[in-house]
Amino acid sequence: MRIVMMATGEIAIPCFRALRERGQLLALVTQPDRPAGRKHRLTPPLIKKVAEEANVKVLQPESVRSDESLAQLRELEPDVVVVMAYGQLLSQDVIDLPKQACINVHASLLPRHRGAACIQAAIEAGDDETGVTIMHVVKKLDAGDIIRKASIPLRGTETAEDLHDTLARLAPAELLAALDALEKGTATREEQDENLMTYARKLTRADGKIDWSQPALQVSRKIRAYHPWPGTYTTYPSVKSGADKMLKIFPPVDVYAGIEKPLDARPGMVLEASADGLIISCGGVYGGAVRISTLQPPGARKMNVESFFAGHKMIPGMILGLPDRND
RNA sequence: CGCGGGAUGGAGCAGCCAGGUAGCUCGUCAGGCUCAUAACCUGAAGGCCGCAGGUUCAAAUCCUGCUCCCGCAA
Repeated sequence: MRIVMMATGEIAIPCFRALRERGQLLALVTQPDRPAGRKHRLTPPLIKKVAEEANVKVLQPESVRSDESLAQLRELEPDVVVVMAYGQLLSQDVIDLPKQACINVHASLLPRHRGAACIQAAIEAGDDETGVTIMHVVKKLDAGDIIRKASIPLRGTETAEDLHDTLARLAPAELLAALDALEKGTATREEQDENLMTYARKLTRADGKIDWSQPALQVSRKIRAYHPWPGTYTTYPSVKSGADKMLKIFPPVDVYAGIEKPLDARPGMVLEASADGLIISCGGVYGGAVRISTLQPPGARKMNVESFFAGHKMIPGMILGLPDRND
Protein backbone atom coordinates (compact mmCIF):
# COMPACT_ATOMS: atom_id res chain seq x y z
CA MET A 1 0.00 0.00 0.00
CA ARG A 2 1.59 3.24 -1.17
CA ILE A 3 1.10 5.91 1.48
CA VAL A 4 1.73 9.65 1.67
CA MET A 5 1.47 11.30 5.08
CA MET A 6 0.55 14.94 5.57
CA ALA A 7 1.43 16.09 9.08
CA THR A 8 3.06 18.96 10.96
CA GLY A 9 2.16 18.69 14.64
CA GLU A 10 4.23 16.64 17.05
CA ILE A 11 1.20 14.57 17.90
CA ALA A 12 1.68 12.90 14.50
CA ILE A 13 5.19 11.62 15.17
CA PRO A 14 4.21 8.21 16.63
CA CYS A 15 1.88 7.67 13.67
CA PHE A 16 4.64 8.65 11.29
CA ARG A 17 6.93 6.05 12.84
CA ALA A 18 4.20 3.43 12.63
CA LEU A 19 3.67 4.14 8.94
CA ARG A 20 7.38 4.08 8.30
CA GLU A 21 7.61 0.64 9.87
CA ARG A 22 4.62 -0.59 7.96
CA GLY A 23 6.51 0.18 4.79
CA GLN A 24 5.89 2.01 1.52
CA LEU A 25 5.72 5.44 3.14
CA LEU A 26 6.49 7.47 0.03
CA ALA A 27 6.75 10.94 1.48
CA LEU A 28 5.91 13.29 4.31
CA VAL A 29 4.15 16.49 3.31
CA THR A 30 4.58 19.11 6.02
CA GLN A 31 4.35 22.85 6.46
CA PRO A 32 7.28 24.95 5.20
CA ASP A 33 9.93 26.00 7.70
CA ARG A 34 8.69 29.13 9.43
CA PRO A 35 10.42 31.97 11.25
CA ALA A 36 9.87 31.11 14.88
CA GLY A 37 11.26 31.70 18.30
CA ARG A 38 12.69 34.86 19.77
CA LYS A 39 15.08 35.66 16.95
CA HIS A 40 12.66 34.61 14.22
CA ARG A 41 14.99 31.89 13.08
CA LEU A 42 13.69 29.66 10.34
CA THR A 43 12.52 26.56 12.17
CA PRO A 44 11.50 23.26 10.61
CA PRO A 45 8.65 21.22 12.08
CA LEU A 46 10.08 18.54 14.39
CA ILE A 47 8.43 15.82 12.36
CA LYS A 48 10.46 16.94 9.35
CA LYS A 49 13.65 16.08 11.19
CA VAL A 50 12.22 12.72 12.17
CA ALA A 51 11.38 12.05 8.53
CA GLU A 52 14.84 13.07 7.33
CA GLU A 53 16.47 10.78 9.87
CA ALA A 54 14.26 7.96 8.63
CA ASN A 55 15.22 8.75 5.03
CA VAL A 56 11.67 9.58 4.06
CA LYS A 57 11.20 12.17 1.33
CA VAL A 58 9.89 15.51 2.62
CA LEU A 59 7.71 17.94 0.67
CA GLN A 60 6.93 21.40 2.03
CA PRO A 61 4.60 23.15 -0.39
CA GLU A 62 3.52 26.67 0.57
CA SER A 63 0.10 25.52 -0.59
CA VAL A 64 -0.65 21.84 -0.98
CA ARG A 65 -3.48 22.76 -3.36
CA SER A 66 -1.18 24.43 -5.87
CA ASP A 67 -0.72 22.90 -9.30
CA GLU A 68 2.94 22.29 -8.61
CA SER A 69 2.23 20.44 -5.38
CA LEU A 70 -0.58 18.42 -6.99
CA ALA A 71 1.78 17.35 -9.74
CA GLN A 72 4.37 16.21 -7.22
CA LEU A 73 1.79 14.22 -5.31
CA ARG A 74 0.43 12.62 -8.47
CA GLU A 75 3.90 11.41 -9.37
CA LEU A 76 4.02 9.48 -6.12
CA GLU A 77 0.84 7.61 -7.07
CA PRO A 78 -0.34 7.03 -3.51
CA ASP A 79 -3.04 4.54 -2.66
CA VAL A 80 -3.81 6.34 0.57
CA VAL A 81 -3.12 9.80 1.96
CA VAL A 82 -3.01 10.01 5.76
CA VAL A 83 -3.57 13.47 7.21
CA MET A 84 -2.88 14.37 10.85
CA ALA A 85 -2.39 17.84 12.35
CA TYR A 86 -1.17 19.13 9.00
CA GLY A 87 -2.31 22.73 9.20
CA GLN A 88 -3.59 23.23 5.67
CA LEU A 89 -7.07 22.60 4.36
CA LEU A 90 -7.19 20.18 1.44
CA SER A 91 -8.90 20.94 -1.85
CA GLN A 92 -11.10 18.35 -3.55
CA ASP A 93 -8.26 17.76 -6.01
CA VAL A 94 -6.00 16.63 -3.19
CA ILE A 95 -8.72 14.56 -1.54
CA ASP A 96 -9.43 12.72 -4.80
CA LEU A 97 -5.77 12.18 -5.63
CA PRO A 98 -5.06 8.88 -3.83
CA LYS A 99 -6.42 5.77 -5.55
CA GLN A 100 -8.08 4.35 -2.48
CA ALA A 101 -8.76 6.91 0.24
CA CYS A 102 -7.75 10.16 1.89
CA ILE A 103 -8.08 9.67 5.62
CA ASN A 104 -7.54 11.80 8.68
CA VAL A 105 -6.49 11.04 12.25
CA HIS A 106 -8.30 13.36 14.65
CA ALA A 107 -7.69 13.67 18.40
CA SER A 108 -11.27 13.56 19.64
CA LEU A 109 -14.35 11.37 19.39
CA LEU A 110 -16.06 12.86 16.37
CA PRO A 111 -18.47 14.44 15.78
CA ARG A 112 -17.56 16.00 19.12
CA HIS A 113 -14.82 18.65 19.01
CA ARG A 114 -14.15 19.12 15.34
CA GLY A 115 -11.42 21.66 14.66
CA ALA A 116 -7.98 22.66 15.80
CA ALA A 117 -8.31 22.80 19.59
CA CYS A 118 -9.96 19.41 20.01
CA ILE A 119 -7.77 18.26 22.90
CA GLN A 120 -8.26 21.44 24.90
CA ALA A 121 -11.98 21.36 24.20
CA ALA A 122 -12.45 17.88 25.63
CA ILE A 123 -10.89 18.91 28.94
CA GLU A 124 -12.51 22.32 29.10
CA ALA A 125 -15.93 20.77 28.47
CA GLY A 126 -15.39 18.32 31.30
CA ASP A 127 -15.97 15.28 29.08
CA ASP A 128 -15.87 11.84 30.70
CA GLU A 129 -14.02 10.38 27.75
CA THR A 130 -12.20 11.36 24.61
CA GLY A 131 -10.08 9.54 22.07
CA VAL A 132 -8.99 9.40 18.47
CA THR A 133 -11.05 9.06 15.32
CA ILE A 134 -9.92 7.79 11.93
CA MET A 135 -12.20 9.13 9.21
CA HIS A 136 -12.38 9.98 5.55
CA VAL A 137 -11.44 13.50 4.56
CA VAL A 138 -14.11 15.67 3.00
CA LYS A 139 -13.97 19.35 2.15
CA LYS A 140 -15.95 20.28 5.23
CA LEU A 141 -13.60 20.30 8.21
CA ASP A 142 -13.49 17.01 10.14
CA ALA A 143 -16.92 16.02 8.83
CA GLY A 144 -16.11 12.85 6.85
CA ASP A 145 -17.39 9.31 7.44
CA ILE A 146 -15.82 7.53 10.39
CA ILE A 147 -13.77 4.36 9.92
CA ARG A 148 -12.70 3.69 13.51
CA LYS A 149 -12.69 5.28 16.93
CA ALA A 150 -10.83 4.49 20.13
CA SER A 151 -11.77 6.08 23.42
CA ILE A 152 -10.04 6.61 26.73
CA PRO A 153 -11.57 7.79 30.00
CA LEU A 154 -10.75 11.23 31.40
CA ARG A 155 -10.02 11.37 35.12
CA GLY A 156 -10.55 15.09 35.52
CA THR A 157 -6.96 15.81 36.49
CA GLU A 158 -5.06 15.66 33.22
CA THR A 159 -3.69 18.65 31.34
CA ALA A 160 -3.79 19.08 27.58
CA GLU A 161 -0.11 18.21 27.59
CA ASP A 162 -0.80 14.84 29.23
CA LEU A 163 -3.73 14.15 26.94
CA HIS A 164 -1.79 15.15 23.83
CA ASP A 165 0.85 12.54 24.63
CA THR A 166 -1.68 9.88 25.56
CA LEU A 167 -3.62 10.36 22.34
CA ALA A 168 -0.43 10.48 20.28
CA ARG A 169 0.41 7.02 21.63
CA LEU A 170 -3.13 5.73 21.17
CA ALA A 171 -3.38 6.78 17.53
CA PRO A 172 -0.92 4.51 15.69
CA ALA A 173 -2.70 1.22 16.47
CA GLU A 174 -6.01 2.66 15.28
CA LEU A 175 -4.45 4.07 12.15
CA LEU A 176 -2.80 0.77 11.26
CA ALA A 177 -6.04 -1.11 11.91
CA ALA A 178 -7.90 1.30 9.65
CA LEU A 179 -5.32 0.88 6.90
CA ASP A 180 -5.48 -2.90 7.16
CA ALA A 181 -9.24 -2.76 6.88
CA LEU A 182 -9.01 -0.51 3.82
CA GLU A 183 -6.49 -2.84 2.26
CA LYS A 184 -8.66 -5.91 2.85
CA GLY A 185 -11.80 -4.09 1.81
CA THR A 186 -13.44 -4.65 5.18
CA ALA A 187 -13.44 -1.01 6.24
CA THR A 188 -16.78 0.36 7.37
CA ARG A 189 -18.15 3.89 7.07
CA GLU A 190 -20.24 5.56 9.69
CA GLU A 191 -21.76 8.89 8.88
CA GLN A 192 -21.32 11.62 11.52
CA ASP A 193 -24.42 12.79 13.34
CA GLU A 194 -24.45 16.50 12.64
CA ASN A 195 -26.73 17.11 15.62
CA LEU A 196 -24.02 16.00 18.02
CA MET A 197 -21.33 18.08 16.35
CA THR A 198 -19.33 20.61 18.33
CA TYR A 199 -16.60 22.84 17.00
CA ALA A 200 -13.35 23.67 18.83
CA ARG A 201 -12.04 26.78 17.17
CA LYS A 202 -8.38 27.62 17.17
CA LEU A 203 -7.31 29.26 20.42
CA THR A 204 -5.38 32.46 20.85
CA ARG A 205 -3.33 33.86 23.68
CA ALA A 206 -6.20 36.11 24.69
CA ASP A 207 -8.44 33.08 25.25
CA GLY A 208 -6.21 32.22 28.18
CA LYS A 209 -7.44 35.07 30.34
CA ILE A 210 -9.22 33.62 33.35
CA ASP A 211 -12.75 34.75 34.04
CA TRP A 212 -13.03 34.50 37.82
CA SER A 213 -16.80 34.90 37.66
CA GLN A 214 -16.98 31.35 36.34
CA PRO A 215 -17.47 28.51 38.85
CA ALA A 216 -14.31 27.07 40.38
CA LEU A 217 -14.69 23.79 38.53
CA GLN A 218 -14.85 25.59 35.19
CA VAL A 219 -11.83 27.72 36.02
CA SER A 220 -9.83 24.64 36.99
CA ARG A 221 -10.77 22.85 33.76
CA LYS A 222 -9.57 25.80 31.75
CA ILE A 223 -6.23 25.89 33.55
CA ARG A 224 -5.73 22.20 32.78
CA ALA A 225 -7.08 22.45 29.25
CA TYR A 226 -4.90 25.39 28.22
CA HIS A 227 -1.64 23.95 29.53
CA PRO A 228 0.87 24.31 27.99
CA TRP A 229 -0.74 26.27 25.19
CA PRO A 230 -2.08 28.97 25.06
CA GLY A 231 -1.65 29.00 28.84
CA THR A 232 -3.82 30.85 31.33
CA TYR A 233 -3.24 34.17 32.98
CA THR A 234 -4.78 36.82 35.13
CA THR A 235 -3.67 40.23 36.29
CA TYR A 236 -2.86 41.55 39.72
CA PRO A 237 -2.46 45.08 41.06
CA SER A 238 1.22 45.63 41.79
CA VAL A 239 1.69 47.19 45.21
CA LYS A 240 4.82 48.94 43.99
CA SER A 241 3.77 50.48 40.70
CA GLY A 242 0.02 50.43 41.14
CA ALA A 243 -0.33 49.12 37.61
CA ASP A 244 -1.92 45.80 36.77
CA LYS A 245 0.68 43.19 35.97
CA MET A 246 0.21 39.95 34.11
CA LEU A 247 0.49 36.71 36.01
CA LYS A 248 0.59 33.38 34.27
CA ILE A 249 -1.05 30.52 36.07
CA PHE A 250 -0.04 26.87 35.81
CA PRO A 251 -1.52 23.56 36.89
CA PRO A 252 -1.96 21.83 39.24
CA VAL A 253 -5.10 23.49 40.48
CA ASP A 254 -7.35 22.35 43.33
CA VAL A 255 -11.05 23.07 43.55
CA TYR A 256 -12.70 23.98 46.85
CA ALA A 257 -16.41 23.63 46.20
CA GLY A 258 -17.84 24.39 49.62
CA ILE A 259 -15.25 26.75 51.03
CA GLU A 260 -16.40 29.33 53.56
CA LYS A 261 -15.92 32.79 52.22
CA PRO A 262 -16.18 36.24 53.72
CA LEU A 263 -19.45 38.03 53.01
CA ASP A 264 -17.77 40.56 50.74
CA ALA A 265 -16.00 37.88 48.66
CA ARG A 266 -16.03 38.75 44.99
CA PRO A 267 -14.86 36.71 42.01
CA GLY A 268 -11.11 37.03 41.73
CA MET A 269 -10.61 37.93 45.38
CA VAL A 270 -7.58 36.49 47.11
CA LEU A 271 -8.84 34.52 50.11
CA GLU A 272 -5.51 33.19 51.28
CA ALA A 273 -1.92 33.78 50.24
CA SER A 274 0.53 31.44 51.93
CA ALA A 275 3.24 28.92 51.18
CA ASP A 276 0.46 26.36 50.77
CA GLY A 277 -0.96 28.21 47.83
CA LEU A 278 -2.97 31.08 46.56
CA ILE A 279 -6.68 30.60 47.13
CA ILE A 280 -8.87 32.66 44.85
CA SER A 281 -12.61 33.12 45.05
CA CYS A 282 -14.57 32.14 41.97
CA GLY A 283 -18.11 32.88 40.86
CA GLY A 284 -21.12 30.91 39.70
CA VAL A 285 -24.20 29.71 41.49
CA TYR A 286 -22.35 27.51 43.98
CA GLY A 287 -19.31 29.75 44.22
CA GLY A 288 -16.25 27.91 45.33
CA ALA A 289 -12.60 28.72 45.03
CA VAL A 290 -9.45 27.39 43.45
CA ARG A 291 -5.99 26.92 44.91
CA ILE A 292 -3.03 27.75 42.71
CA SER A 293 0.52 26.76 43.54
CA THR A 294 2.56 27.64 40.45
CA LEU A 295 2.84 31.11 38.93
CA GLN A 296 4.99 33.13 36.57
CA PRO A 297 5.37 36.90 36.89
CA PRO A 298 6.51 39.03 33.94
CA GLY A 299 10.14 38.60 32.97
CA ALA A 300 10.70 35.75 35.39
CA ARG A 301 10.65 31.99 35.35
CA LYS A 302 7.85 29.81 36.48
CA MET A 303 7.94 29.58 40.28
CA ASN A 304 5.98 28.20 43.22
CA VAL A 305 3.83 30.54 45.28
CA GLU A 306 6.22 30.44 48.22
CA SER A 307 8.94 31.98 46.09
CA PHE A 308 6.52 34.40 44.52
CA PHE A 309 5.36 35.76 47.86
CA ALA A 310 8.97 36.29 48.95
CA GLY A 311 9.29 39.13 46.50
CA HIS A 312 5.75 40.15 45.58
CA LYS A 313 3.12 41.50 47.93
CA MET A 314 -0.18 39.74 47.66
CA ILE A 315 -2.68 40.01 50.46
CA PRO A 316 -6.15 38.59 51.14
CA GLY A 317 -8.84 40.91 49.83
CA MET A 318 -6.88 41.85 46.73
CA ILE A 319 -8.85 41.37 43.51
CA LEU A 320 -7.27 39.61 40.56
CA GLY A 321 -8.17 39.90 36.91
CA LEU A 322 -9.90 43.25 37.06
CA PRO A 323 -10.95 44.41 33.61
CA ASP A 324 -8.49 46.73 31.97
CA ARG A 325 -8.79 49.11 29.07
CA ASN A 326 -8.36 46.37 26.52
CA ASP A 327 -11.53 44.61 27.59
C1' C B 1 18.86 42.43 12.20
C1' G B 2 10.70 41.49 14.57
C1' C B 3 9.23 44.08 19.77
C1' G B 4 10.06 44.23 24.96
C1' G B 5 11.48 42.64 30.21
C1' G B 6 15.35 40.48 33.27
C1' A B 7 20.43 38.64 35.65
C1' U B 8 22.02 41.55 43.18
C1' G B 9 24.25 35.55 49.39
C1' G B 10 20.44 29.06 48.76
C1' A B 11 14.91 31.20 46.82
C1' G B 12 12.08 35.58 45.47
C1' C B 13 12.82 40.84 45.26
C1' A B 14 14.40 46.37 46.40
C1' G B 15 18.45 49.64 45.41
C1' C B 16 20.05 51.95 39.38
C1' C B 17 16.69 57.44 36.75
C1' A B 18 19.57 62.10 40.38
C1' G B 19 27.42 57.32 41.25
C1' G B 20 29.76 57.50 47.66
C1' U B 21 28.21 52.00 54.22
C1' A B 22 25.07 45.38 50.42
C1' G B 23 18.98 46.29 51.96
C1' C B 24 13.91 43.47 52.32
C1' U B 25 10.74 38.85 52.81
C1' C B 26 12.13 33.86 53.40
C1' G B 27 15.51 29.72 53.83
C1' U B 28 20.05 27.69 56.49
C1' C B 29 22.85 27.39 61.22
C1' A B 30 23.21 28.51 66.65
C1' G B 31 20.79 30.04 71.02
C1' G B 32 16.18 31.47 73.68
C1' C B 33 10.83 30.88 74.73
C1' U B 34 7.41 26.70 74.81
C1' C B 35 4.31 20.41 76.76
C1' A B 36 5.36 21.18 71.65
C1' U B 37 5.75 23.38 66.68
C1' A B 38 6.00 24.89 60.13
C1' A B 39 4.63 29.90 65.46
C1' C B 40 7.44 33.79 68.30
C1' C B 41 12.32 36.29 70.14
C1' U B 42 17.82 36.98 69.68
C1' G B 43 22.20 36.27 67.05
C1' A B 44 25.39 34.26 63.05
C1' A B 45 27.17 32.43 58.50
C1' G B 46 26.63 33.11 53.44
C1' G B 47 27.81 38.30 47.85
C1' C B 48 34.32 39.43 42.83
C1' C B 49 25.86 42.86 42.42
C1' G B 50 25.95 37.65 34.94
C1' C B 51 30.95 38.29 31.96
C1' A B 52 34.63 41.77 29.64
C1' G B 53 36.20 46.56 28.77
C1' G B 54 35.50 52.08 29.40
C1' U B 55 34.39 56.92 32.17
C1' U B 56 35.41 58.64 37.32
C1' C B 57 38.83 60.35 43.23
C1' A B 58 34.86 56.66 43.57
C1' A B 59 30.52 52.14 39.64
C1' A B 60 25.36 47.26 41.62
C1' U B 61 24.31 52.36 39.78
C1' C B 62 26.75 55.90 33.88
C1' C B 63 28.81 54.17 28.62
C1' U B 64 30.19 50.00 25.03
C1' G B 65 30.43 44.86 23.74
C1' C B 66 29.16 39.76 25.05
C1' U B 67 26.62 35.49 27.45
C1' C B 68 22.35 33.39 29.55
C1' C B 69 16.98 33.60 31.12
C1' C B 70 11.80 35.31 30.21
C1' G B 71 7.24 37.55 27.85
C1' C B 72 4.99 39.15 23.19
C1' A B 73 4.84 38.00 18.21
C1' A B 74 5.25 34.02 14.60
